[in-house]
Amino acid sequence: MKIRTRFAPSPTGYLHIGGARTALFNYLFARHNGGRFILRIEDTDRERSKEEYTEAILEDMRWLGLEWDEGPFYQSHRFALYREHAERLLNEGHAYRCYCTPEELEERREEALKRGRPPKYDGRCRELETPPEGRKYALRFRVPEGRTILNDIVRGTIAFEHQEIEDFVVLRSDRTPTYNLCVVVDDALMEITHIIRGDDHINNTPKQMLLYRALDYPTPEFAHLPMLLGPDRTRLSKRHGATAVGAYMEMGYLPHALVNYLARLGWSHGDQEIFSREELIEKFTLEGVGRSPGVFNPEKLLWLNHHYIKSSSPEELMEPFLRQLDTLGVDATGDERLPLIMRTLQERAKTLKEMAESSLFYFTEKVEFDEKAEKKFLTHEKAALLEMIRDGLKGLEPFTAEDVRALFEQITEEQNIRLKDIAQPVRVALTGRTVSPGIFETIEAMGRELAIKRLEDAIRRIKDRAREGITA
RNA sequence: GGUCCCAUCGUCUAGUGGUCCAGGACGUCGCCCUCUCAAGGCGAAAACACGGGUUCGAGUCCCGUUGGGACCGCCA
Repeated sequence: MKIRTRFAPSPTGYLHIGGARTALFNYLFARHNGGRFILRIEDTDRERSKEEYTEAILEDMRWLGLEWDEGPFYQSHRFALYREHAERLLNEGHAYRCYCTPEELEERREEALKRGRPPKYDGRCRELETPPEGRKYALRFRVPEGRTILNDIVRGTIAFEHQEIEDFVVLRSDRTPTYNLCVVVDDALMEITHIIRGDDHINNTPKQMLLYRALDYPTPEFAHLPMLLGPDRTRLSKRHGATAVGAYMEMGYLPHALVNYLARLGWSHGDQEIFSREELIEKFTLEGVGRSPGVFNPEKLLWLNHHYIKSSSPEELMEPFLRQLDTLGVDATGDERLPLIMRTLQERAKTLKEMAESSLFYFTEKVEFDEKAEKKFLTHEKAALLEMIRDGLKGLEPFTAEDVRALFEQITEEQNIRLKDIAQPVRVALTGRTVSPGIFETIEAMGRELAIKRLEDAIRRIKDRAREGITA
């Protein structure tokens, strides 16, 4: 049988890290087995569902490269289907009409909680002989006696006593279906073979299994993934900081870094840390999924991001890098120096945002001098050295980092000075700061024209200051 | 409170009864390299929650304790 998995987010918020991991595991499992990955939007909560969230979720899925084979299907378009199934349950005796109002139920629930009793529906409408006139009713599933055994692929065997399960609502009094019904009907009709989801759904599973049975559909396999936790070991949520996938895109993360990180959170393949997409597909199995919840660790994600930035080609990073520059107000499109510039920054930037920020000196008209740096390194006695470099660069041909190095070495030798005596002043002259990529590669990437202009500017500043010093 | 789940370094994890005085990775610290910052190299500190069993032998199996988490809706 062909394997079919699905990811079924509800559009009541943006795609978050936990959801993305669930989607990824479904995707990988389907791809690994040559199956199909289906996307379904669970938007039956009309109050909270928003179209903008749906759009954002789809965009984030695409960004992560989690291509789905079918869908997106929208539950809000399938209400008739769910009602039909609810009717069937009613007609076949698996469901009954419940005339209790939400207010009454809420009251009883609070009462039960206050007394320390389980806040379970008491089943009072189960065998109603004389239903009240003119009152709205909901449809509740009649949970039979016995127990349900779940053979979870990652958890193993879990038994649920039916006594613990209340007669849950399948169709609300406004005729809208509830989650448990929708999920089962859709998963059954879409012929989902493996339900891979967060283990916050474990307690729903027996209800759903009961529904499959009552509806006479084959029960799929279940695999419940351990939760993702925040640093305080509670379920990962917004209050733990950035958890939306889109936020990571904006912060300059590479989609594959996130994919690689998420894959290793709750799944492992021996000691391997770095996986290409192809490797993930090839190696992913549910047997490799762990059982214990995992703490989301931004530091390790950052490391992976850095790893992929370092090992990518400038061409691969070009588009997202330009986007980051754009948000900083720089349009560098078409700048031929870009590949060289990027190469100087790749091993120094953990995110593309950081990379864009530290690349600004390449693109601005004038350098912004760090006051301390200028005072310390652009001193009067360095002016002559800067002039030598400037002159040397003028005729340097070809103009590669290696040629620049040769020029510097020649000068340090002639002047009997160390490289550091000249590299720092030049660095400050060119970038305004004491920290930058290697000075030779920086000069090459910057280009002859800009480099010379900046050296001259620095020399002028030194001389201007000296003159002021004399007159003052 | 009830039900269910989980338990190896700070974090992610390897480990499927002996090869584990527990391995890798992130992070941390130290050293080296060095034109700054990185990167890189080398090294260090750092864990089997506890208690009982089972077994010749337990991180690995069983039970309990403790601790953590999730769920208990006419939300999904």
